Amino acid sequence: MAVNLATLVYERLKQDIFDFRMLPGDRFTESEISERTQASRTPVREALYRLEHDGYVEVMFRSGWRVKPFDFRQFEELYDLRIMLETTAVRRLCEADERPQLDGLKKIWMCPPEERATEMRDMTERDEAFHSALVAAAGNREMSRVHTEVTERIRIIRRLDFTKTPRIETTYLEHAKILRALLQRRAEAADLLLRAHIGASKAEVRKITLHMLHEAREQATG
Amino acid sequence: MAVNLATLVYERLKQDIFDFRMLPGDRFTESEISERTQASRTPVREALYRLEHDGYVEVMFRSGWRVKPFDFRQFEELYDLRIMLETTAVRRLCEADERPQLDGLKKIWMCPPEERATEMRDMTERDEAFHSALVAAAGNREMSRVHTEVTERIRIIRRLDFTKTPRIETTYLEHAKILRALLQRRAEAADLLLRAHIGASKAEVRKITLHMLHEAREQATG
DNA sequence: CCATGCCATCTTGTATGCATGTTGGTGTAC
DNA sequence: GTACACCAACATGCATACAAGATGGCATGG
Repeated sequence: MAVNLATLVYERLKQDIFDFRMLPGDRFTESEISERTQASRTPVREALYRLEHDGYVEVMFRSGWRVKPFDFRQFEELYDLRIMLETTAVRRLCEADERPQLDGLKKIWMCPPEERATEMRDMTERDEAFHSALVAAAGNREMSRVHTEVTERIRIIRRLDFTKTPRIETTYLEHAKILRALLQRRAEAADLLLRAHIGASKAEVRKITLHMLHEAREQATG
Repeated sequence: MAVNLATLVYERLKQDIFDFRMLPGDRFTESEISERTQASRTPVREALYRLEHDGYVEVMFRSGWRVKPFDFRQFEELYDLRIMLETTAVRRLCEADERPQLDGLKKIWMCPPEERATEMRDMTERDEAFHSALVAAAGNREMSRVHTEVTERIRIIRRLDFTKTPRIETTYLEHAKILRALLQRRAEAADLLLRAHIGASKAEVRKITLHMLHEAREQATG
């Protein structure tokens, strides 16, 4: 993408939301953002409209903006959509003739324990990359595009999850299992494993409370 | 949505693209649109950025805009995505306990022949409504949202299809078949019927050539 | 005649001023 | 003390002026 202010502001604000510097429910104005980012209102507005389209913020007519409050039903629906996209991709991969993309995944997820990531930050990134790679390997760019959007939208709540439960070990095991099923073209097994794997994350989301949100804020601002 | 200029311009431009008043590949500038719509560049730009995000137009850095040329591979991928969304919805509907939304569809698509739509314009609308209703009935709003976007994106090419082949009769028959399978909870049958039904449209798209595009332009401008 | 470099013009990107509606606080009537 | 009306401050939506870079035509040199 071209380097323009609007995009920079967009990225920065999105990151602010992900890092809980801007908390769901927080109200703010275009002028505030304009001051913070040292940009005029025009690119700020463009960035905000993009964020609005993505579902992160909403504008209140002549009355300011606010970060969209968490909608737990929506997160459930996003998880369902993700499951649909990824299981479809995996089923297709099991039937595909050539699957060169799987080699890279094998190297990362079926590696000896000493090469594993240990930091939570690396882990979340690698985890997202794994799931994105599955969908991308299926070859439908539109599905990939939607999957990317869904993943981004879910990211904020997954971080609350991962800060609580140490899922590094299990994630490695489950990803390896899924890959094995994939390599052996056991479509039904891969589908079920993936479904269970994502379902576990989905279940975690149900436990997240507003209390955890406040804790996250303390960490971010303190 | 609130009544603001940007949205009006957005809707108008999208309709212009659907009606081939703006043809894929056509180049244009913000000032032109601004003059045509009697709005200033600010709301015009907002509308254009939305259309860009939707995939209808693209901006060339300091060098104007253009309507995105047809990408037939993309249409194929969008059709695949649609098939995935709708078959998933139908399978869920077959397993659902209560399905009150199906009554409305029955009334429209399993009606006596004299109540059928005869105009192509009505037909395309009803057809889209049928497929949207299937997805909506499954209850996942995110899937519905994506499905709506995909349907809109495909609409332009479907119109080229429908102008050529009189599918009114077959559409009624196939929709009725799908509904019957759905009502009798025959998931596998409903899936296959739906897949074949959408697949037929997808196959039509392959036949569309740039020649047909020019014919459509003649009709629109002449 | 052809190639190349320069410049006027045009385009988008950004900043800012104006229009119009919202809001919250204050003063007044009861 | 409470309720209500009014108003100043402030919000977004829109228009417009300015900045910086792309482009196409024309002049010039070969």
